[in-house]
Amino acid sequence: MTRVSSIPKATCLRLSLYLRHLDHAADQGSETTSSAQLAAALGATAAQVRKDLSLFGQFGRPGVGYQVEELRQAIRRILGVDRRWPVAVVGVGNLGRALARYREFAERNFDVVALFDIDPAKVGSRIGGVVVSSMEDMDKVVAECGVRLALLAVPAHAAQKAAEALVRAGVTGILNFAPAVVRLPARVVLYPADVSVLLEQLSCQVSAEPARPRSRRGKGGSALTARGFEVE
Amino acid sequence: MTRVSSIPKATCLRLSLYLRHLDHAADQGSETTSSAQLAAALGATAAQVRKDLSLFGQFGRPGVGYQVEELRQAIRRILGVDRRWPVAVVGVGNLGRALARYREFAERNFDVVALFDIDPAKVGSRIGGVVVSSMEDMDKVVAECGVRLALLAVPAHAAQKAAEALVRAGVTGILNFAPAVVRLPARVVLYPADVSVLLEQLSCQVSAEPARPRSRRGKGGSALTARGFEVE
DNA sequence: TAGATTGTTAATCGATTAACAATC
DNA sequence: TAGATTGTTAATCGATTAACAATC
Repeated sequence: MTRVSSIPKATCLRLSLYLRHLDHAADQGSETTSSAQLAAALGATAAQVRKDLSLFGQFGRPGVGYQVEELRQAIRRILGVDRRWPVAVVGVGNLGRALARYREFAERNFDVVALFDIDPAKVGSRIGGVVVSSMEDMDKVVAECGVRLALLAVPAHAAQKAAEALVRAGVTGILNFAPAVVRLPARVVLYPADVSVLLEQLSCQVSAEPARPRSRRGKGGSALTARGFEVE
Repeated sequence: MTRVSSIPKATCLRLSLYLRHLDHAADQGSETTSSAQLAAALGATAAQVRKDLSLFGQFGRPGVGYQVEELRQAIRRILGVDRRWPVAVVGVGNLGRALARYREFAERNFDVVALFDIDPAKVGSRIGGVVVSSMEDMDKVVAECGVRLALLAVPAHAAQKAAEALVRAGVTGILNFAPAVVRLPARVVLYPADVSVLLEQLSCQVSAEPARPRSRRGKGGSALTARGFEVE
């Protein structure tokens, strides 16, 4: 059976955060950094940083560390953000419109180039300079724009169908902002991005850990979230 | 060092998704369900569903399955969403405003009751019926409203300071929508929610720059997302 | 050289899956 | 009872951490 060689999800997330930190370091004028510094920024361990990077090659020099700019470019390449990604937004309600207009995407090489909505009253209008297309035109527009990634911002009841339409049109990666569980073929990468799901992660953790005696302090979740300054 | 047994992050996420599915099942009029059905909906295994639930008690009956409504209430209680959570939004730019107005939150028991911005021109204005407060009033407003969760939607350069202000004011859970790495004390739960970080997860998996061939190879990603690329 | 820090291997830890007795 | 499905234990799998030789 064919196996899948994919980057561990946790590593993928950390790479993004390393990149954010390297951007910051570059802004500050730092030329080199080390696994220890990167780890400290995220609350991870130095070993984990080196392990993560070692999956993709050798980027540092023993005794010296990493060149900030060099590592930045390497991680951008690994994440695939050394090139531009045309992105579609499906559903231009309140959230969809905000996503369509959100400036930061372009700075990170994601361009919202296509919008879709089922409401004929919205089709043809412009949001942030992009025309809203009908769902019927999805195949055509997605192909023309070379879209492979999409943001799904439709109501829960429309999520499954809209997601399937995206997949048929050739999209292979979807962020699902709808409060619904969507099932797609395994080849499609689908992440839940519904803010209420994320809020539930907070309430779950926050109510699960009501002020405990200090001797039993939180293990702090993964290094990605918020490991403390406090150590013992 | 002592550790706390907190709910595994992955379990927490699945619980949210089980809940979405149970909501759907309840809408459809289903009265019972099984670990196999829940698993199928998410692309997980039945064993995993039962294992997740077994962390919190016994909710099903052998040979019968789970009562949809009963399990729904149980999961709502575990996630802490059987009660209302007052939520603050910091930064009412494009994204912050959309978050402040997003309707779905209230349906899920999260009420946006406080807004903050550093811009004096925005302070005092209303968004979705909530007045924008100044950062100086944060301590007071957060205390008055009993806010423990916050959405951080400020620019990257302001994220660390704003997050620290939230923590000082008593907030213990934060979704970070800013494209910056934020470090906070371990007791605070902090999740990255920056959409560009999420998009990078997609581009990373979709372009799946596979590691140099090694003796070991990756597995297929968690059932929650989707399996990666098939190679070989 | 001496000190620093890498890349990698081995040990640990945690999470997922398979199997099955219990039981409705 | 016979069939179905749970909750749980043991086995597997993967990810994190510690340790260290290599090397700048």
